[in-house]
Amino acid sequence: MPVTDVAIDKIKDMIISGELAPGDRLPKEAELAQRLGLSRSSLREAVKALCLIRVLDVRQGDGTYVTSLEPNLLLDAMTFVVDFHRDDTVLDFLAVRRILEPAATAMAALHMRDEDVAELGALLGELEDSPTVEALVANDLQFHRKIADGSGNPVLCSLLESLSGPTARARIWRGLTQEGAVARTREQHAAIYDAIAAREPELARSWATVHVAGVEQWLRSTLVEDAAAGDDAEPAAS
Amino acid sequence: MPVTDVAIDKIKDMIISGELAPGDRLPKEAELAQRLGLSRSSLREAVKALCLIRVLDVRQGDGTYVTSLEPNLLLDAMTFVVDFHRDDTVLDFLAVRRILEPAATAMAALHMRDEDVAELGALLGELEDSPTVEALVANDLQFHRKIADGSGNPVLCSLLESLSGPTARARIWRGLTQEGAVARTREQHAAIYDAIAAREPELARSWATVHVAGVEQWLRSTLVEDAAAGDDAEPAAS
DNA sequence: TAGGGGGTAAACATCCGAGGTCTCTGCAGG
DNA sequence: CCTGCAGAGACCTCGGATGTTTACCCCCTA
Repeated sequence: MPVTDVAIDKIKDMIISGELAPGDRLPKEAELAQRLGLSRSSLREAVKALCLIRVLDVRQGDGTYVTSLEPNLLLDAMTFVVDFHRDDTVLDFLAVRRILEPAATAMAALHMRDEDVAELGALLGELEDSPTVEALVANDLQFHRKIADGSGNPVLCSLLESLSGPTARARIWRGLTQEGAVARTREQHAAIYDAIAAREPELARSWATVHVAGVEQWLRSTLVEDAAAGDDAEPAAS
Repeated sequence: MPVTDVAIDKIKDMIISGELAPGDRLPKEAELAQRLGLSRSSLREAVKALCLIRVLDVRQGDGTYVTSLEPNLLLDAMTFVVDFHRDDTVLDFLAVRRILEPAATAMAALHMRDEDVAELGALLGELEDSPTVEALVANDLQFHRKIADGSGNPVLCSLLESLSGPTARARIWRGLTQEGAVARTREQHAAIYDAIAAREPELARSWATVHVAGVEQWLRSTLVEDAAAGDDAEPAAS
């Protein structure tokens, strides 16, 4: 195994064993390199890799630190990974989201704080009548993020965020700028909000299922019909 | 932004844009470095980082290649991330698994091929009467992996595998080597298998829920009771 | 005494070039 | 046709030199 990979494992072990706690600062490059028995160049490769997945955080002129290692931070790195997937696997991701989103919505109906529910309701009215794609994506993203956050499970929240990140969502929205889709999405968002506000987990779950399944169905038909047809579909999105 | 990070984005874009397809070979280090306008050292850091998340695959003496980019490969990298989490967040991961596993089991009851169902059944009998922890983990892992695989959704399959990777599972199993836990797990595994073999998705879903909830409940009580008590718990595991 | 500015030192960022090791490939021999 | 042996190409590792950024302390000023 290359020395760099060994270094990655060593640093990983130092963190898992507790020798390095979240927020701790690593020894300086030269020192750590000598301690791990490799050159600074190789060590830097290891650090850079751990940096990409948000385990380490290097600050020039200061030092290298262990991040908080919170689930949201580490799972955020997954967004980077999801970006690589093309349309052919989007359906698989969406299918997983169809499993998680209803569960999260039901949990939110039970656990969400009243003030957060109020903020969720406020989001519904913030969208203009003829919003841009960017505004749509932003509002849609925030709506679902708030619900996921309301589930009280940070892992679930981060996972949902990664699965339907901005990239994937934008791709979908670009496909349905028709007025019908926007209107239907608004209705469904409102219904989900009502169910959460009424503290009805099962109703909330069902609306969420309907909501995601709508996108899934539309996306499926679009992909099947390929490039040509399918321009008259008007499903709700995301 | 550091030149290395720029390089990471550039390579990422080259892949997403289709300039580099899965399986393609990258230009050699020196050439690519010149093309991206940086030194070989910095480029190597970028490549190493993309390597850690399984986007690139470097083979010494040969060259650097784009991986297949299949979901299972990319999500596998998440296992690395999950390893960093300690007991305090294990429950959150398990809660997500309790959402996904029943869904996957139900899907498996519908879609799994007969021959795979047969192999699943064979797994039940492969465990000795007093298995080692290693054997338990291996068998348990394989059982659930086969079910997840039977769901027909590679994303769901990889996600489940990452969420309850070998590390986490071993940690749990080490806590309950009692005969009672082993026996109960066997019964539940058998019940899940029967439901799948009978092509009863809802029954399979319920058994899976019971199964995972059992671990969750045991783990929760163990964590609450902290170090001392809790040695007489005998739940089914994983 | 409190606040601001400058300077120093520490740490990371980047680059370069040399030598080592591994793998693939083509060719010769059995 | 199979096997073994170089040779070339590509990545691996190292060490040092130089640039940039940041944190921190000291001094000056109000």
